[in-house]
Amino acid sequence: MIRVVLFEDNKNLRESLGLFLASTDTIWLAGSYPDARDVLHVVKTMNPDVVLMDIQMPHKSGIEAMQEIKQKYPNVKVLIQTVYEDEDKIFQAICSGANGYVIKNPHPDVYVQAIEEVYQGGSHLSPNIAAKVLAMFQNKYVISEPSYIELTQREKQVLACMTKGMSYKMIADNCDIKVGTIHSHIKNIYKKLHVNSAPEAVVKALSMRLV
Amino acid sequence: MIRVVLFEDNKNLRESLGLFLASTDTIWLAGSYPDARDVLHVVKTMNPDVVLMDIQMPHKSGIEAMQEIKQKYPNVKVLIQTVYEDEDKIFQAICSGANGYVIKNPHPDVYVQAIEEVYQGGSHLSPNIAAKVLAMFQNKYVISEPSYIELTQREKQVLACMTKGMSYKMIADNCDIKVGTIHSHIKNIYKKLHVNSAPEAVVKALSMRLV
DNA sequence: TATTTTCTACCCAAAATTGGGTATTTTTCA
DNA sequence: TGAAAAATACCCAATTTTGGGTAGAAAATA
Repeated sequence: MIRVVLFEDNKNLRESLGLFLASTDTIWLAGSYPDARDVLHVVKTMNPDVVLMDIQMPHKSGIEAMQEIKQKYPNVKVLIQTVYEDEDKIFQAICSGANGYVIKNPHPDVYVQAIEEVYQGGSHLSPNIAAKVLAMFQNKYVISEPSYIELTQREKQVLACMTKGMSYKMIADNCDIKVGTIHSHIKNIYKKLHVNSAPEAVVKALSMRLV
Repeated sequence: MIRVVLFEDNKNLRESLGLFLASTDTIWLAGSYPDARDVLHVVKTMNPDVVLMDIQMPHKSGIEAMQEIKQKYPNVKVLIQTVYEDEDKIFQAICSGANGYVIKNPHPDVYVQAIEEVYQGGSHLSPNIAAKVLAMFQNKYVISEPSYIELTQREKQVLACMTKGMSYKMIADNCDIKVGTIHSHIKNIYKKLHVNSAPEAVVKALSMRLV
């Protein structure tokens, strides 16, 4: 059975969700708590496989609590359950290592499903959250400029070196061609990217995923 | 009912999945095809709400087909279904605007669930895919070096300007201090980051998420 | 084959960056 | 209050980058 502990400040929800989880075949509810002040102690003594964590709680936020868990017990899975759907919270949660993000909803089955998926090494995202995560990805990596930029093989190679912070000399050495030639290539790259310095080119190359 | 078209080169899978989808209450299977050569024509005539798209197909890959759909009919949802779980394919698919990514599996129910979720504006990711997507996020934003680097407020501000590709002058202007001062700050930043050029600093700052 | 593109390499001069200093004022903190 | 840290500003000289050229091989393409 999957050992689960639950952090949720709302008494009704905590008790009803706790009862439901405890009634399933696959889940052993090892404990439920109204706040995460003693989160590390709880994890240590209860030894859960999966922690179901609310974000909004008194004394300590679920995200902080999760960070502490992940730092000390990286193998413990943490499933965020919350009403928040704003990108900021999602982003924070994901970056802090959340294994899943479930919007609070009236069908407790999805919690069970999510817990099982997370326990098996997968992740569970509610559809709306998944949509936002994908959108974040697309925004991050979408080519914002209208025309895509055609770089030759050599130019890509040189640009790749630049994104590693190399100087003209180092690039020349790396590509085994003269520094002057690197100079020529870089001039062409700058024209194609519409920039006039290495930092600019690097930033643009990374943001446009040209390398 | 949700209008769905299916692209899948495997005859058995196409027919069995088609039959199953057609038998559900919520889905109207408007067509199923073994390849995506005429994808735009199909979408135009069949007017689907959701396209279920295999990646690996003869003549034209599902990702290419999806790109064409998204370009011309951005409101049509595309659900990728495939056996591929490698980051590269996932990344490509997501960046090309996929609304969901389902690993081929023997339970056709999940296709129905995924189609419904996507139709309602959400996204559906299979647990393993969700885990990889989250991991990509975390890698991007995780601090890779052990020692954290302590930058002062001003240094962070200057470094942030550098990651936008600004020159000394532009930064000075932006922060409303003299160029010489920027010089001083940058010298300190370089020492703290153990680098000796702007491109290096930019790369490091971005990869360590110092800004 | 002819043509275009890519890759190579060099010239020059202006501009910018870098590294070494010193030093004063402001803020922060014990 | 006093010491430390941060922010400010300038000096000088060496190095690097940048922008303007030209131009000959090599490779790809029509």
